[in-house]
Amino acid sequence: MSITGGNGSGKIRILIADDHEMVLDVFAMYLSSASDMEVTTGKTLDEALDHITASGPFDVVLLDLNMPGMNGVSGLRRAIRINGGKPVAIITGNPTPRMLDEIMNAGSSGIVLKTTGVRSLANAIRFMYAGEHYMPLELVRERHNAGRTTKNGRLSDKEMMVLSYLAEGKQNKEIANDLKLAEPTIKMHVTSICKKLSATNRTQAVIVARDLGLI
Amino acid sequence: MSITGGNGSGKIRILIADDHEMVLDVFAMYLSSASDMEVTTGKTLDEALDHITASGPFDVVLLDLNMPGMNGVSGLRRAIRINGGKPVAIITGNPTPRMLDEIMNAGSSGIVLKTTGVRSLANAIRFMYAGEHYMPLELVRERHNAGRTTKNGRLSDKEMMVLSYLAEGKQNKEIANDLKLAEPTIKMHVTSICKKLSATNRTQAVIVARDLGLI
DNA sequence: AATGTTACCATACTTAGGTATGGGATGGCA
DNA sequence: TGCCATCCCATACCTAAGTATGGTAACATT
Repeated sequence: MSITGGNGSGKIRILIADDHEMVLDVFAMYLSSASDMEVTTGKTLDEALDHITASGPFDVVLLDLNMPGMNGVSGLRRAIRINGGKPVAIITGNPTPRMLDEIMNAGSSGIVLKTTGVRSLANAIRFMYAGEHYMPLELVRERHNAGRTTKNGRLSDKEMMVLSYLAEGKQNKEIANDLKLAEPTIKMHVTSICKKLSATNRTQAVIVARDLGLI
Repeated sequence: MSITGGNGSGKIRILIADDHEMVLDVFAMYLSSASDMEVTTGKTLDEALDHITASGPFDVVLLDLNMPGMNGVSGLRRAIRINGGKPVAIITGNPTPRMLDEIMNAGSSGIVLKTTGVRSLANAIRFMYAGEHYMPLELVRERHNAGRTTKNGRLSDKEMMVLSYLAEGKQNKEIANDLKLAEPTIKMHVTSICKKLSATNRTQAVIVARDLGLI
């Protein structure tokens, strides 16, 4: 992708979709005042996709992760497919470590935090427009450390991995398939997770983990 | 409280705290352009409280529900106590029915949704400044239905009861003892709950229920 | 009085979850 | 080098969870 590439008008065409109308208002107000950007907005994934099919791929697409129609990363994949190779990024508040992985693995061009001010947002957009992958520093740092320490010891990488599956209600067999491990191994991890979280079963483990902010 | 009451400058003094800096930017940009408002912002509850103690109660205080330091409504109560009778409201994305009750019972002056545009926000603020309680229509409607309705039917009283036990990670036998019912009956309820919540097992049911705000 | 809904209990069965134990491989570190 | 933690796999066993089916009773609606 060319850094200077663009459309006829010379402006970067940006598409933003979020069900928080307030956030859309930020973009409409701030980014449009940046003379080199032209912003289109939507409130659902379908609205966003309609915009793309109607007027062609945008130079940068920003999608809220929790917006109607997204269904996690599956909506992201749809958008990436439709936007013809141009960057699609996610905008969200507090992504879980696992969501981060999924988002980046799905081929997203980056992640923008709502805890970030609008000023750095414009920079992030230009960065992704140039073909780079953008991720806030605090996420990179947090990503590996995370909370994960409990009074009964800290959770290992694999345990965190398994925990994130538990948090989706997956069963051992599914987890084993996904992680290419044997089911007994998963059971072992689950048992270990429960011990460390002082939970008596997987359901309690998920509850505790959510309350602790581990996931 | 006087409708026209204010401070010396004649402007409505507004304090807004949210860890999403983007949201703060909206206020800073939009509301300050409304000539009768003067906006102060913060990123945590403590910052907000510091502002209040430093410069006295604000005419309207808006607090994000999920911001660091809030701990649900307990942070709200603290703010209300400190702000000396002047209105304190909550700003949030998707509040659960239970949260709504707690918020209003805690003495909040209202709830502002992030799904609302900034324009109606200014009106909401003036409304609360006049001593009224503000709540978006869509919330009032939802509230009466008491959540509990899903696309596959609504949960019965017993099912809600059982669900609340599931949400604590209790097992069928415990629930049966507590509710003085037979274990098979509990199993049946669990199965029914899972169907209505489109979950495949109890753990998923809990997750879905939490996300839907049923518990 | 018939119908529908909800709640309740039971038996039987299959699958999933959790525990206990043991062993092998890796890699960091004292 | 030996020690320790982590990760991985396996077998066996028992309990919990979930499904299927069928039946009784209370109660409100029609």
